[in-house]
Amino acid sequence: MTDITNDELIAHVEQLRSTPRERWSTRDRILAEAGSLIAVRSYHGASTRDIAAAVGIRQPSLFNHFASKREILAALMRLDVSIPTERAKTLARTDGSAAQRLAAYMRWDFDWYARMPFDLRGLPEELVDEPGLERFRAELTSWKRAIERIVHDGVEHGEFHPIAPSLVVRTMTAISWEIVRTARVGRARAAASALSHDAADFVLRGLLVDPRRSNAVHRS
Amino acid sequence: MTDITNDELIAHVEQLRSTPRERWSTRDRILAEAGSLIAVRSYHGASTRDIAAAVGIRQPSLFNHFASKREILAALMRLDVSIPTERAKTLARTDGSAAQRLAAYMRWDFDWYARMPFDLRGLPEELVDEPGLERFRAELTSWKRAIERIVHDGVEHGEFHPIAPSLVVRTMTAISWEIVRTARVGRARAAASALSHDAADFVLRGLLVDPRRSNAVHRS
DNA sequence: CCTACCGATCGGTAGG
DNA sequence: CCTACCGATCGGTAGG
Repeated sequence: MTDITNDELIAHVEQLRSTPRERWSTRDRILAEAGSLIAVRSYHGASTRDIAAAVGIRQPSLFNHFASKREILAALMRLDVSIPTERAKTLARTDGSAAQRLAAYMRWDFDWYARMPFDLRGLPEELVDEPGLERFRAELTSWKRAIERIVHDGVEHGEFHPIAPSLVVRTMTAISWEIVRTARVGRARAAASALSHDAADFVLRGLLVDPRRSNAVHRS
Repeated sequence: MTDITNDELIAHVEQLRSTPRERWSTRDRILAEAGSLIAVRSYHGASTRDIAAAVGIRQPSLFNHFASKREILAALMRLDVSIPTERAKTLARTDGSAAQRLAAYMRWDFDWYARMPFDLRGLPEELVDEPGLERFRAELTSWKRAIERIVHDGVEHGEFHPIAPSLVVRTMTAISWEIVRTARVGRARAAASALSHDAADFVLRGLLVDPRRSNAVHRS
């Protein structure tokens, strides 16, 4: 499961969406409960006993599915960091205006989180200091750089108002978390989709010098 | 120090800004180091031994200044939650258009964080589950509601584009964290101020139906 | 997947 | 503000 490709992982997550929770593998149920607990209590605040209890097994049984607690975090990081990074890098190389590229990325990103079966809020905050997660730290840097480059291009070409690119990155992350939260309250999958669309428009209007282009960009 | 008023607390923080760090009281140095450590490692990830070591004292000495680790968190929460909440509530009652009220609050909020001598990133995330911090949880709810009400008013009067108010709240929080981060890299106090201004414009442009009003609103 | 258990580290206290 | 130390909880292992 660690040497699975990103595409295979995406396919697996896609499959989980259409599978009733009771039929998920223990491994996936561990990931789901760990994600929810880490989202509210943070990585260090969610003990392996908490996670095991939520799954309905004893704490040492976790280690039959993951070599360590950190490996649970790493499996969630692949979904939250590795896959979006691969996507952002591909998109940064694409043709098109900055607004078009940013709109395309936001469409993908917000949809990814609206449909995500695991609660991935706040995860990147957890790896700032944690040893053994260097790979994800590096990927997160690449992800930020890819988005910042798009914003920077837009500002340089006079397409966007002057703004610190890091601020747009931070805003997009915040929106993703809000989408995850909305998607998890009740069965609000539809609400999360509507939110995704409004949020992308909000960001583009905030950036574009000529806001009348916003709709055209969004539909392209 | 626990029964100090918000205004006295603001005055104390203002004074710290113009005092060299070596001359801060031990209590304030504990708050500063605890804030930085909690910001990167989270509350549960920052041990009392870590905090004491950063201050340069032994772990049990912390308890001469704070009754418990949670009291350290509570002192930081007053700055991050209680004071902004009081401000937001006052502002929500003010006359003026939604854009004017939101602009006024953002101006105050972003400036508060740009000048804050402690690192307050991510703090509210810590109190979701923590017992004994109910007061701050309630205040945070009031804060969100006050901002959401302003956004809701703007949408209802056709001044703002339709958008989920919770999304604007989340965006503002993200911007505050980015401002705190910027203010702490090097001596980038000036950069943080410039960022504050650009960020407020960015949010207002994203909201306003008639974006040409943005400049006028911001200066009012 | 379980019971039994390990050494390390946690927040906090006693007493000076 | 220190040394010495406490019970509780942590992540993880052994062995079935």
